[in-house]
Amino acid sequence: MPRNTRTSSGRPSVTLKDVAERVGVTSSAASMALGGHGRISEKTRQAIREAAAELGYVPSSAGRALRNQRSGAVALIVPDTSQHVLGHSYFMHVLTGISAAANARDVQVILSTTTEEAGDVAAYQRVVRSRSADGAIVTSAAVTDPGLEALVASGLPVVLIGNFPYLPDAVSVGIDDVAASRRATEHLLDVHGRTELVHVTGPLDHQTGIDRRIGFLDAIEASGGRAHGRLLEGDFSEAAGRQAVESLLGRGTGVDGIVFANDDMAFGGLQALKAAGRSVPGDVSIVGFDDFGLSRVTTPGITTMRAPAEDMARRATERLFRVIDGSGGSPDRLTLPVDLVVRDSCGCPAA
Amino acid sequence: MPRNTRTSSGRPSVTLKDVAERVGVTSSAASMALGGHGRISEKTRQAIREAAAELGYVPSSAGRALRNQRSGAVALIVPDTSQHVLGHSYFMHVLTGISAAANARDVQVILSTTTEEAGDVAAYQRVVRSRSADGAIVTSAAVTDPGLEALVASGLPVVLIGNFPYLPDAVSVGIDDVAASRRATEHLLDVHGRTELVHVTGPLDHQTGIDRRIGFLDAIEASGGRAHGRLLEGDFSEAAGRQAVESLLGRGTGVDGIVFANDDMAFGGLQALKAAGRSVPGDVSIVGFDDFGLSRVTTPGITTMRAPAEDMARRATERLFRVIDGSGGSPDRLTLPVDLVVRDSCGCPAA
DNA sequence: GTGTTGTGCTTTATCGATTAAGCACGTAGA
DNA sequence: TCTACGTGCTTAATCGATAAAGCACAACAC
Repeated sequence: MPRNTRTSSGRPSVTLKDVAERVGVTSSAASMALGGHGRISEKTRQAIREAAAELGYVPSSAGRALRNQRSGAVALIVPDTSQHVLGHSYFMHVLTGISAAANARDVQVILSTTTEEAGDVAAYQRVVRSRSADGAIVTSAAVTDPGLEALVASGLPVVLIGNFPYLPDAVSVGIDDVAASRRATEHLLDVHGRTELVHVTGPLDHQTGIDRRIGFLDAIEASGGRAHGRLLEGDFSEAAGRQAVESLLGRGTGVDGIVFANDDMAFGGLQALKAAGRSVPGDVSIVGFDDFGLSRVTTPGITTMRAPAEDMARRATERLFRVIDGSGGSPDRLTLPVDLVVRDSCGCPAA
Repeated sequence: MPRNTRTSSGRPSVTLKDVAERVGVTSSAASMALGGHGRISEKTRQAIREAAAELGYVPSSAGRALRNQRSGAVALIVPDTSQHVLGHSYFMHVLTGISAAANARDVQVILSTTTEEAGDVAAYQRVVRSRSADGAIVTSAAVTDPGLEALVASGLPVVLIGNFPYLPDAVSVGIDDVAASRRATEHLLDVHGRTELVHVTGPLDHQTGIDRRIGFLDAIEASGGRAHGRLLEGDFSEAAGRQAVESLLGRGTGVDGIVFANDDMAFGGLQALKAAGRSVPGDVSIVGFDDFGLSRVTTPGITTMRAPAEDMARRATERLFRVIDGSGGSPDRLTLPVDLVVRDSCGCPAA
């Protein structure tokens, strides 16, 4: 009868000692047998393996973490600001990617949302100092986030999703927002002959907001005066897209193309345009950015740039493992390609 | 100079011993001071608190978990079947709710997706036996899932989201799918006078699929022969909704109302109806179920029953804490109200 | 027959936090 | 003056897994 220890909730729990006692050896022998280290006879090794299987032994994560000084977990840190809440479908893609990579290595995924109540810096630091994760993936952080720099400086292995030019030493995975945004804009210019363009930006304290704005302006400039571009500041929210369009229509100025910095705003804008009786893409061509799900299901479907969120997350996680293992060698910055997904909102014939 | 230990990745780590040495006491005294237990003079207690703050001490989760026999984490277990993948927006709502409740108690959230490779039962058991979580939330499990029963029987505190009549002893949080589905059906019958109805079911190995089907049939029966109902089996996927409608139109039978068991299928069906030139809601009224985001953004908007996923998850987590703490008292089954969200697809005038 | 090498385990120490038990030293009561 | 008790810490043990070091015993060489 193995001496089962019990947890606080009264649950019996099989430890290595139970396995060892059943075979008649010490827990050290059992550890070596299961781990494949040390000198254990094949016969004993076999017996221990069988006993472990019979008892359903799984190593205690706490015991192992304490001894090995690594937890076998990675954290996804989500700064829960008003703009980027966990509830966005973007995070599902990210989580799917992280889970896939983590499962392949039998690593746990910890979801760490930073609450507003506790200070930002403290929130990051808790994960670091409690050593509950061996590394962290951070996404959608503001460029002004002070906690992020501290996190990277803390020495905890961190991989960022997105672009962080202010943190040149950080390992990151992202896309070329400037080029992608430029391409979206050029689609309206070159394919559809639109010339009176407006860009509704993202929040300009986020690098994606900054870069997509630059890409838009680059395209306008490259047109050599053929096209005109104006800017309206948004914040990635559907409401911001709607308001931007409403203010635009209110002014009565001529607009034949709108480049939204993301799909949520594009959808908001689309609703406002329809409400005002403007035809999309008849009167106005619009493009969005992200393709996290929304742009496919609207009417008309929104032409957009597909940001490969799941793939970014998967690769970020794989890189994180390499950083944790100390087997670097890969470049600090990985940029994934972005595809133009043509739908109806730009004026292209339905696929 | 505190003797900082180092983790495997070379990161300095502040332990209780470092705090204690700075003050000139043992780590036991420091533990008692910070924990408020034992007999420590107010002066020493103050000094220890200051030292801890200065050094940025945060308890090692592994050390604490090992000693206390509880990890300070809860797991969300997601059976990653072909039908319910992590990528669905439903999980964002669930994660948001769990995070909110867990953050309020300073508890970590572990995301545990069961990979297909490892056996189902083993996947559940890993979380249980490694004791990496003090409890688990399980959602969208099939009624036939053998691992679920084993999980509940294992003694690990578990709260289920959804209905599980086969597990009467399990603590669960859910909605009344039968009543809600009946109400959705009756909306088409009573408000819009539809009489030739079809129900596209969910997967019938999931209780939601079973119950929503029953609710539909109840409504038909209660109509006293005034309405006729037919069934088509689906699987909650957009493609299933499309196929169901296509087969329906192919047969050429008269249909003036379709009750889809969820919004994804409703959207698929909506596309098929539009492609066939049928007007929604002119020719056919449709209703969906869930309101996780999709039904709001389609054209027309899909009238649906709002399943309060985030609230369910939050309450499930709070109940899980009570189960973990052993402070029961609440009923084993919590049923939350479901609201009818009227949009355009049923024929109601636009809000 | 004595030293050498190898095998197969056990003993012991460690990771960090926590708590029961123990031990000085002081104060108060008889 | 001697005992009783309270205060404020320290010592030691524990949680579970792991690995270095140690210790019998066997097989082999010279």
